[in-house]
Amino acid sequence: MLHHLIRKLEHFTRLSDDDKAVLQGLSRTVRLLEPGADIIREGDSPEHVNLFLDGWASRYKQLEDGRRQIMSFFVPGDLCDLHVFILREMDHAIAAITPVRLVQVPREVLLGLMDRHPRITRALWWETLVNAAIQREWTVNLGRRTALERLAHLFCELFIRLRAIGLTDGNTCAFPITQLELADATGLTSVHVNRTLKEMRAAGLIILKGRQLTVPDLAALRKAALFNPNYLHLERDGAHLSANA
Amino acid sequence: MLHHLIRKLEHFTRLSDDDKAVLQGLSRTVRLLEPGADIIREGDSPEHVNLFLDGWASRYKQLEDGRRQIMSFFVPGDLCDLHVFILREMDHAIAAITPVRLVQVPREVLLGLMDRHPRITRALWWETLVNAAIQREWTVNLGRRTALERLAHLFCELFIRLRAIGLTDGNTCAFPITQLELADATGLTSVHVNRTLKEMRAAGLIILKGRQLTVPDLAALRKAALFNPNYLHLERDGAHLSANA
DNA sequence: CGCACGATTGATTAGGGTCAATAATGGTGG
DNA sequence: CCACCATTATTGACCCTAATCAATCGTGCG
Repeated sequence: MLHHLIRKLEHFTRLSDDDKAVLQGLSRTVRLLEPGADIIREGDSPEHVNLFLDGWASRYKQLEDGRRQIMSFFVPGDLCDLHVFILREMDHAIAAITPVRLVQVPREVLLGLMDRHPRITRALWWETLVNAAIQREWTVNLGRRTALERLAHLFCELFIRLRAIGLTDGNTCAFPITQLELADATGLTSVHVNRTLKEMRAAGLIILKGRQLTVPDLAALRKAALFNPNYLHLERDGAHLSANA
Repeated sequence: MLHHLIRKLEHFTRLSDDDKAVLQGLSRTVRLLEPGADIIREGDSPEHVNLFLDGWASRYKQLEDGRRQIMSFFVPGDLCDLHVFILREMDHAIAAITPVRLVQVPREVLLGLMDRHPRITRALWWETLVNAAIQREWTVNLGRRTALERLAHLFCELFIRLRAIGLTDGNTCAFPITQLELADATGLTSVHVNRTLKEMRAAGLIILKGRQLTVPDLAALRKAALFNPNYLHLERDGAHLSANA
């Protein structure tokens, strides 16, 4: 059930069978959500950590006047912040984009696990640091890249993240994001996203239709995006640390 | 020596005298840096956690073609990510803006401290979560706010962060940031920052000169920025948690 | 005193936004 | 199976915010 998370964590460190069993054991209370449903709302009290098993979701904020910014996308195997339950209330919302299946890991369960399984703990911290790095890269994306570069960068990032958990098929992956959502994630309008996608298709950078993304030439897309994958810290970063607990 | 960090953490939870003494004990190897000096560079191996005692610094990334984005500002009492040393190499750089005094907390020292002092640990996690929230808010800032709103928001955030650690004097605080740096933080050009500052001064929103910022009417500035301070999670959030270890 | 860096201003351009209409798509119920 | 409705995608015309290019002016400081 948790193979996506496990597969992702193994990009950082090797996990023992016991580690994996412990992680599997997390999937007790599975929650199902329909597209568009709020998983958690601004102002809610976070009681547990959400672990996404299936489906896509977005983390977003809405300004008083309606302007909306998507701050991150969740895909299978993703985890919202490790210790959210420390905070009194959510400063943003998370909504399902597709049907979503997730586990709500209670505070005590997570803390207990981190007490007893240092290797998992370290891998989860890696996950947390990578998420922070992704958030920083989005800052760069919004602050210093052009419309085409922003979209290309987002496609690169998501394609590589999905590939890392085995959710790509050759150079194709699911991509259930509307142009309005792309706009809200890249700081553009949906009209301009549409025009930029047209340009990208004409340049042969992407094939995007029917909720599917195909990247005919990843190197070209990376170049167009000024994409440097170092911030994803894949490639078994943990190799420099002891393999023992 | 560490009063800024301690004062900040106390916005989240009450610390015992022992807790404070332990934190004070961190300031062993103090490092001094000149303005403009790199504290850590992209590609470097992070060996410890940096704790800023004095001075301002910026976390930034530079694209191949020279475009630069500042992703965050460090002020006294700030801490770079708790577990950076888990990663193999830095995906960004940190540079001193003013003369900087910082402590490099070695990995073992930090882990040991977290083992033995759960209340401090929880406070440090709060710090980490707040930093993540700030990074997300910057995403919103760059993605969905106008030039004036972005600058106003940045001024609000920094003023409130500084006030939280006692580094404001009435409605005035130090502000050693050049217009070029403001531009790199807000995704604008320095020319446009200059024009926007002029507009803000004319509107009576700020007084900015001689590396000093005065906010004559914080409510007005907040309004102009669409600033909602909830993401800073001040106001003793930890009150809902047990005061015992 | 002069030099560098930062601030300021003007003129012009361009990337992306706004407004508005139309065309596809896809799910639903009869 | 098909008509219908609601999203989502696409396109055109026009506008505006912020970028670019290029001087000039301050000012702290060695």
